[in-house]
Amino acid sequence: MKAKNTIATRNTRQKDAIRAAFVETDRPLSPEEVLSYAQRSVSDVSIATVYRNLKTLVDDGWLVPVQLPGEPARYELSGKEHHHHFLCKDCRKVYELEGCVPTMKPKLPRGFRAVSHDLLLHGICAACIPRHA
Amino acid sequence: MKAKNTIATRNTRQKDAIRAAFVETDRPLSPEEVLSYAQRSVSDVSIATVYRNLKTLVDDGWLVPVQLPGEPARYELSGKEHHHHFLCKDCRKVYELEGCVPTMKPKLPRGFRAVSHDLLLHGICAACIPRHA
DNA sequence: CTGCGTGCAAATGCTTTGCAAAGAC
DNA sequence: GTCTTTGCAAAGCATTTGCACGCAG
Repeated sequence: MKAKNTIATRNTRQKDAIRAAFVETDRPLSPEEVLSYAQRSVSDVSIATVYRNLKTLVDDGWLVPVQLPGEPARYELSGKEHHHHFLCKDCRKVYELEGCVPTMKPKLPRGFRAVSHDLLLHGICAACIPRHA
Repeated sequence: MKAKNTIATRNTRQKDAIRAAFVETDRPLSPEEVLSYAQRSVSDVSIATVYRNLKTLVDDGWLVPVQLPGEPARYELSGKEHHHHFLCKDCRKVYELEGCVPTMKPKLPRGFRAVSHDLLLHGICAACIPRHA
């Protein structure tokens, strides 16, 4: 129940650094990853502030939470088209994937109604494959 | 590092009740759901025992964890074929789905190697649809 | 009997929150 | 100056673990 931007919102170094993390990285980030990035420019960001800003930015519609099975929540810039994610088993980084051919249709029991779906691919990302050779 | 069943394992009322929950329900269950079921037959099961037995049964290969985005872990009987799950937005129950046509192939970035995938359908289950009419 | 499994309560680990002080405007 | 945002530390929650006792074998 938060109005768009009719209510005063202040710009702080911390909030700027947090937003910058997403703009510069363009990859779903976990709170800890956001903290690391933000601390590069603003050394004294606290994890509590990261969590608070993530929540605020989600409420504002600037971020969307990315929930993955068995993983801490990640967040990504909102407004993107329908897409899914890739989780590297090695470095635990999450990447966005383009395209989703919803041709897979597991049989739904009678009377069930599906509204949406989540797909996650697991594997090794380009950066980690060399380490696996 | 637990051997199959060469090492002594004792049968207790609690463990029996926990195993029964899965056999009788045939649906992925959360620790809390397991506790509720188990307490029907053994009134004094503690949640700690549920967690301990879930871990043991997974180590023994009798259960497999079912991780879903943003949800507490569920567990289901092992040995089933590759399948995916359905989460009811209403009652939060998880159901197993048969069949998976892996025809959906989001574009992988160059150099990425996918090993497996997870698919979750969201919707309303047959039991909850009437309440939505 | 022996010692594994259990209940309880304390300990985690991650996320949220209260409060006084710092900072934006 | 006013009122939001921050940092710190304490509070919450779900899950795990230490310990002494109870029960299976």
